[in-house]
Amino acid sequence: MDFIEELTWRGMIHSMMPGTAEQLRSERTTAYLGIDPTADSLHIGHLVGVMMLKHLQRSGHRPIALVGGATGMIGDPSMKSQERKLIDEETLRHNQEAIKKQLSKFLDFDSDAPNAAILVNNYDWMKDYSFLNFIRDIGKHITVNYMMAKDSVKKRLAGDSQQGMSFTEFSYQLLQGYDFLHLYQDMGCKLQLGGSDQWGNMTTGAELVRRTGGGEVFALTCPLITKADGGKFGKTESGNVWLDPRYTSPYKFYQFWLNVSDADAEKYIKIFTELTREEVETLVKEQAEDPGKRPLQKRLAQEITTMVHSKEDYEAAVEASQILFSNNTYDILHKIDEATLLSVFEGVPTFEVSRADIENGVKLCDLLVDSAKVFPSKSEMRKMTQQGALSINKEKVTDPNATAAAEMLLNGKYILVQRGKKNYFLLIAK
RNA sequence: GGGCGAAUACCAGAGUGGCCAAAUGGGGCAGACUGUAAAUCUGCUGGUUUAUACCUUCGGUGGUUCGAAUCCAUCUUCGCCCA
Repeated sequence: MDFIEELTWRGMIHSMMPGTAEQLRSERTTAYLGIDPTADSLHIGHLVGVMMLKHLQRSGHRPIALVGGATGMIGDPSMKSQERKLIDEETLRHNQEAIKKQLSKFLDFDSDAPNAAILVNNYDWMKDYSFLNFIRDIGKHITVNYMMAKDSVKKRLAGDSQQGMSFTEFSYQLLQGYDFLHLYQDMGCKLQLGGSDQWGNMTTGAELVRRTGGGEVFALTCPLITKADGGKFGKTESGNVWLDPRYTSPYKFYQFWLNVSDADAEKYIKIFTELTREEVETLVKEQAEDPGKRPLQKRLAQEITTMVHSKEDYEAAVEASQILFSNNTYDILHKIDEATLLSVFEGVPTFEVSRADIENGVKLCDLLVDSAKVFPSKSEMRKMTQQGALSINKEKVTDPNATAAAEMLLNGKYILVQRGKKNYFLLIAK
């Protein structure tokens, strides 16, 4: 199965320029995908693009991951982002290295294969490019009329937009377009991959290549990932879902995928895993027969947690989930030994609290707001508690004036606090 | 540089002297039901030791008034139009 067929059945193609499929069939093609180095970790929103690169490499083509050190400083107007912070070069390099490390779980950077992946940073070729040279060499090839016709620009210029657009933002597409030209000339890159929101920028690049040297290059976009209920994909209460375990623990990461809605599960498993078409179809059938078992979500969570973290992390997450969400958790908690308890709660937010406070019967509202940040404020804590959202060691507490007691300590030092159904906190008495 | 307009809680957006912690919608959180799903229903969504109460908030500052998100002055920021 070639690259295009693969992406097609997975639902990962939104649009492509005419001739793209022919190009990929005719020779080993080099293709690139841009990534903003705004943090030193990727989040799952980046994953679709990364999977595209992975499929690309698997089908024998050469992937380039382009870290947008230069473009990331400006901000793409099509993301209607606020102003960007300028990141200094040291941070940029640090982020670049961290991102490469994460990418290497998906892509082969190091082998001698002719299609080994490459990581580049457009800061390297943009930083010494003077403004004068840029507008002379690049700017003259693209008309303002052409640039204005882009959706991302039109939207911002339309009358109902209360936000103007700076020249900097306007120039963004030219910068990104130049990346394509540069990679084409330097590395023979003939294809750009990206999200469908990048279409305008990508065609500008292709246009630039055509007008400067007459070369023909292509673009292929994937659909933006959505949720069936219209919510934003990849966000949780605590923000983005990161690949870096320091920002999102493997347990939380696993839980995120396990909690995907039925309506989205099939779509996601095709995009974010490498399961074959037959495997996916089998799972879909199982899901239809007994939706309560959630075979799709479980497999999705398994595959992706294992790929991003490790088999051990996945197994630990499953074990923790089973203990936390089983019906007899209360009994388990009181029997469990310390080592198991700690391993289960790896990845669950932990707070140290004073043992003396607990033995003296400190009020829970003080304990859970001041000593441990389970609730943002005492009012909040009171409201939640009255609504039945608070559990201590899996036992519901509904009295906002309740106090702590030494009997609450599991193994003499731990307290399991639960806010709502899915948010767990571990208190350690010191 | 000139003219016009705008700034309200997470977002959008009403409010144009007291009944305003501020309508409504969205989002978010929680509860019930379930399958750690969806849909639905319910509650909450500035803070406070638990409140028909008090405190802080409507771009900043100063003023008018018994009383200001609301009126006045000034500053800041943004948008639109003209040069």
